[in-house]
Amino acid sequence: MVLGEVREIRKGPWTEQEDMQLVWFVRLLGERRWDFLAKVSGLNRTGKSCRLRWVNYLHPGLKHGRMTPEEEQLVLDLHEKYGNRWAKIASKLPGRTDNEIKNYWRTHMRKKAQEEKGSPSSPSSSSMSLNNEAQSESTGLTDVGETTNGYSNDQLWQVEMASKLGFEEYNEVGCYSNSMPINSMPSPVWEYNPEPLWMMDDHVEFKQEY
DNA sequence: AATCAGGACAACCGCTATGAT
DNA sequence: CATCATAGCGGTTGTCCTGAT
Repeated sequence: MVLGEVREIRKGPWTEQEDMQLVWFVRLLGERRWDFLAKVSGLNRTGKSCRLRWVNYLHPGLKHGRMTPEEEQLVLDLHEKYGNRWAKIASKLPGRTDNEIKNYWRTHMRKKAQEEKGSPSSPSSSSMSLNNEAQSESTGLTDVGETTNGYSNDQLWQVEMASKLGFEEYNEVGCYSNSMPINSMPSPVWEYNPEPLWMMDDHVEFKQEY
């Protein structure tokens, strides 16, 4: 990257290459200072975009694929309890993101609304008005903890990601081993920092702001 | 086989909360 | 205490995929 070069911020879908870069740099720098990470990684993305990609797609331990009936029920129950506080709801569903739940709810409720069209319409200014769809009295929130069925997709995905990213290992708690093929990485950061970057912590700062 | 509609998902935008200086 | 930067959240939009016609 040439200093002074105008870098236009990329938007839209992420490429595999970008994903690999992002995952690697998040492992190095941690899940914070996204603007900084976006800069040093060489990704022409905003920090915000990087964070979103990580949180919603690349984060280890995320489940991918359809929700299980248990999860669906839990979302209904939790929405009744918390309303549109998707982050709160997501915190009760390990491996699911607020975005995912939000999307699910949206389509789910739209379908419900269509099915029940004709019933007295409630105020439509907010999706909260759809609350009356979830008429189930609190069914006793089961502690999802580790629901064990239906995760094979996720595991497959994790293996796929690990192989995509060139990691040799992917352990059960979602930690990649430090075997990223860094020589293949296009980012300039490698030239700057021959030191083991994964040792860096909050209080360690890059001096190389470019 | 072509097309259309709806569903599912990914990503962006704007706003707010929080922490650092 | 005020200001600024960053992170996080919720709403919305865009795109791709799949099943129905």
